[in-house]
Amino acid sequence: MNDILGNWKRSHYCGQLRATDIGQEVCVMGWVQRRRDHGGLIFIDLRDRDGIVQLALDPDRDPEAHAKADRVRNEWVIAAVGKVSPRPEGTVNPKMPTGEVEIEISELRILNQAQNPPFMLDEFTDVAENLRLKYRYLDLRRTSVQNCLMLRHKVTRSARKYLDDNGFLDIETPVLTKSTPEGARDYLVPSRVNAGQFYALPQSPQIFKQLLMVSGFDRYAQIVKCFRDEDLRADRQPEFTQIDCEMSFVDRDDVMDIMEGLISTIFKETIGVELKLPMPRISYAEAMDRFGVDNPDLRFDMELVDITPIVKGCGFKVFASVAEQEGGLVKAINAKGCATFSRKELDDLTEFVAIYGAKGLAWVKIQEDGSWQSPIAKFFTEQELAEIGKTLDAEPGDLLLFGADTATIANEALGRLRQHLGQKLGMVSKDDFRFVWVTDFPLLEWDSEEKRHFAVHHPFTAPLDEDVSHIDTDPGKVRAKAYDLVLNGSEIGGGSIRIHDSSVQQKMFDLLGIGEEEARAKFGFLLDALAFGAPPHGGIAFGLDRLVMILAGTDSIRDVIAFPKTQKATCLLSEAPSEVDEKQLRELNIRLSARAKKD
RNA sequence: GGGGCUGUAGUAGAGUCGGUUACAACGCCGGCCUGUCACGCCGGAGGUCGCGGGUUCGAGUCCCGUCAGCCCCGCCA
Repeated sequence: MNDILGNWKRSHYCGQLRATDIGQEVCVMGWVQRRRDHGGLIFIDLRDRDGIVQLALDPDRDPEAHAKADRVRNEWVIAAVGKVSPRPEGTVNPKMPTGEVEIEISELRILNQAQNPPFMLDEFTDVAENLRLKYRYLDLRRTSVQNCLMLRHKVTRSARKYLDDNGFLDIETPVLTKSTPEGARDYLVPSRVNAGQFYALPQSPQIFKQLLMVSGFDRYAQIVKCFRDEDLRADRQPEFTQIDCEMSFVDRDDVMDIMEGLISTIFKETIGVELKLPMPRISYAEAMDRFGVDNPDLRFDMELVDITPIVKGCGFKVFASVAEQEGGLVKAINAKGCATFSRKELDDLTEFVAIYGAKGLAWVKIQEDGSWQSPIAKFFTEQELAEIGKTLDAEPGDLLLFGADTATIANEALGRLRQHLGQKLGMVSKDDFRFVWVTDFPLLEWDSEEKRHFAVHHPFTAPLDEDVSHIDTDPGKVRAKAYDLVLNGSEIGGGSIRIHDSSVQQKMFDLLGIGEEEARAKFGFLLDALAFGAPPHGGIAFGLDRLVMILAGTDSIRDVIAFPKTQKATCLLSEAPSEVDEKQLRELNIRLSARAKKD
């Protein structure tokens, strides 16, 4: 039988109690973390969200409470009243914040019993993630997991305050909305009232926040769920949260300035880190040139070096032919002090770059006497060797790694290799926060399979003023008023100045191969709105989950989401998704294909 | 759609070259213990070796398939 809570009121959270509370009568409630039975004396570590405090139950003080403590097991829910007391000489536990005190219990109530949990709820056992997710409500009792979600709360609180202080209005946008082409795959919701028609869950509130600017709200911000039906990754969930912002009468620098303020406020208020502003800004072209990727990790150097001009016409066919090819690129990085890498390690690196399409990875070990140990050294003249070495700042003990391919593959392979080596060589610290704005992205990219342009950012992104003139003659060269904020190699936010002229927007749809009729059908309401006096405007959206991941120092987005989904987009706790009743389907006018039924 | 890693008591692991009854730890249950704090000591229970098939005299171990979880490529305006 359980006791009732009765008129007991909690006076303190467990983790609050300190030596300064000694002498107070307190009432605490929580879960039994651990029970230590000494035959006479019983100790209970009581846990709530704030921490752990030790309860001491002496049979001489209250036999009834002691008898109850004898029955208690791990994870039972209890309430206790008693006096905060100093621990006897020599029994203070310096590992616990509450370790100077204990509560001498005078009365104990067992509020609920608990089955033995399927895994230990301490910080010492590494439990398989599928089990943790199935019993997520138990997993979430663990201090380390609770801390992540409390940090997330602090981040959103801090963001809301900053945005409010800076005039942003929090306005909700629809969750049941319209499917739009381009972008990610939509999650669809059937409409019962309109047979055969579907809503889509928003990939982002993009169009609605632009409409709010047309309405004159001037500044909008929302912490909002977004949905994308794409495959999952360590940092990607099908439903995720954005800090979504939009501002009127601004250009790029205005948005970046005020958003740097947001990020630095969050860092200061959540983990006490003071960021240096303004954050560095580099162009997309520079990012690709120096780092091979548009999300460079600036915590270490090892930049990519272009040696295409040097190897043009050299004796090594692989390099020479790429160098002479239109769009070919030969680049290299210098892994300082890595000449000690084994054959196996070099093979692993070769395998690594193959993932990104590289056909091989040439390497050179610089020996102590300055000579080159390399399968390819013999193809180069002394002068070429010297020039390559000088360009790469090669010194004895260094390992030079080369990629030769199309610009896309060479950059990506070496860029990823650079980030891989930075990790492998321990050149990155989780306490080091290096931000960079990447700007001047291309507006469009050419899809050779579908033979049309796609918007690199999204179809509402404005071109750079100075590039507008060649939008018709050379659309691939047009740069966008877009910007990504990159932190430690992770894209944590991105945005742009939008097109606010309906004729420019119409032209953009033309470029994307979206005909006038289709544009009207899909985006007519936006085009109409832009024609009714839309102000210049732009904005940004931050990935809240990714931001919290970095602040928490974790590598999995699931650690910062209370109820995350598995890589197959299922919820092991609720067992969603699941089949539904035939009746529900009938109401929605949906019939399953034979294949879906069989599965 | 593709590549890779993992799967053995409740948990996390060991299990050699294919060979007798699958190990020890933590947890759990019982007993003892009045200053522990991941308490200690004694005893006990607990196994579909993910699942299915194959090779073999014999499979946790080798092979094939499959399922689940994870990491990655594609995908993610």
